[in-house]
Amino acid sequence: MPRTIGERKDAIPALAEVFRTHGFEGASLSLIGAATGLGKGSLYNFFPGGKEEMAQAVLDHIDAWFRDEVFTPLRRAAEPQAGIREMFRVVDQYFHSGRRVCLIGAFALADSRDRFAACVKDYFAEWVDALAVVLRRAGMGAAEARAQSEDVVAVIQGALVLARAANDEAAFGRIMRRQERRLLQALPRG
Amino acid sequence: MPRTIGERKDAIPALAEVFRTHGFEGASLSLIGAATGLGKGSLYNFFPGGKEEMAQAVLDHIDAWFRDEVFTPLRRAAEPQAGIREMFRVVDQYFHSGRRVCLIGAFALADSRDRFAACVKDYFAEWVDALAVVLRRAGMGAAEARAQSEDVVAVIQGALVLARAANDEAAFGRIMRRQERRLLQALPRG
DNA sequence: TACATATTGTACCTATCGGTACAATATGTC
DNA sequence: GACATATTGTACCGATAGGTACAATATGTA
Repeated sequence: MPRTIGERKDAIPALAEVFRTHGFEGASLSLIGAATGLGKGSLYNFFPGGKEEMAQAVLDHIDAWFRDEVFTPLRRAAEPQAGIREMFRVVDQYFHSGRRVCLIGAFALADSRDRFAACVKDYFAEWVDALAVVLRRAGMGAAEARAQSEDVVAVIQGALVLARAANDEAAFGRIMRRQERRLLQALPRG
Repeated sequence: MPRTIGERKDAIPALAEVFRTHGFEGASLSLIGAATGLGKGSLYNFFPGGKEEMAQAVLDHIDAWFRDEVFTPLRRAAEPQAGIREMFRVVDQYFHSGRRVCLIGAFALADSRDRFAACVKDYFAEWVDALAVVLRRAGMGAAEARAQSEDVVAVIQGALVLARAANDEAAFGRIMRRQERRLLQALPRG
């Protein structure tokens, strides 16, 4: 019998960091090897599909994380206000307050989007949808909820761009806090 | 005497398109050659610094274009409201209503940011600054003007991410229109 | 211990990368 | 036409890309 420990998943955080830092094209196998501490033998043992499978595994991992930690809690929040606040808190933490970039956002802008189109699309669609659900539950109309959700998800991605462009992590926090306040004030019974 | 016609600048639109589509790393010299119709001889004649100089030329060109067509008109707008409206119109046009990506935003997220840090940083700083100027001239307080400007520039970048992620150009227009309305309504004497 | 399977390092493959050298040619100016 | 300069295509360079082959080794089970 083979070992039951899947070492494969242990490599994913390091892989994520490499792709985040260098993009899909820029993440060479030597960089990947250095970051993970794994040689080609191991890498192609865990990911027979090569670089593409590695990136896909990272995207799946991110998707799952956001589903569990952001989208689902948002949809199920007992109290909409608290749910929204929690979303901003968790997201700020995930992105290291703007020091970390959104890999899926970066992929969306690069030509890697075509390669991973489904993942990239679903990620944002799910986010907008989950946020809209909680807004509706707070009494907001369907159209307004979708609009607000779209705006918020967009501005979070934009804040990451700006923070990284200016090399000013504080910008991310500022924008996030303003959006949180704005969104809470837009609630019907806020 | 040499020719006075600078063919160099004629190559810039095609170069911009290649970098926009494939990123800095992904834009290989063969892709660049195909897109511009120029061989290596010509490319290295016009851009002795190679790929890096090509990308820098593109960034400079974009910087200059936005300065002339967006930032300066914004600062000098006779009527703040009209100036803001014009900004949204020109920006929507520039980004082909969301079908085109912001090269500087894409560079900001990739590791090409480090290479072109100054350009990337100045572009967004200038944009935020120019917008803040017109908001102040409309009677808005300094802090509020900066905050609003930062939010708007961020949301535009985010809208590009979302539009491209969802492969839904319409999303860009929706977000832009909402932001325009929101910003105009935030004006003191709006 | 014996065996099957998983894991790993190393050597190697072809293709392409960014870039250089340079001769051939075009484009002026006088 | 003569001459200087600009422009271009082609051949070539070493380095590295992603990927494969496979023998050596570790690991787990019976």
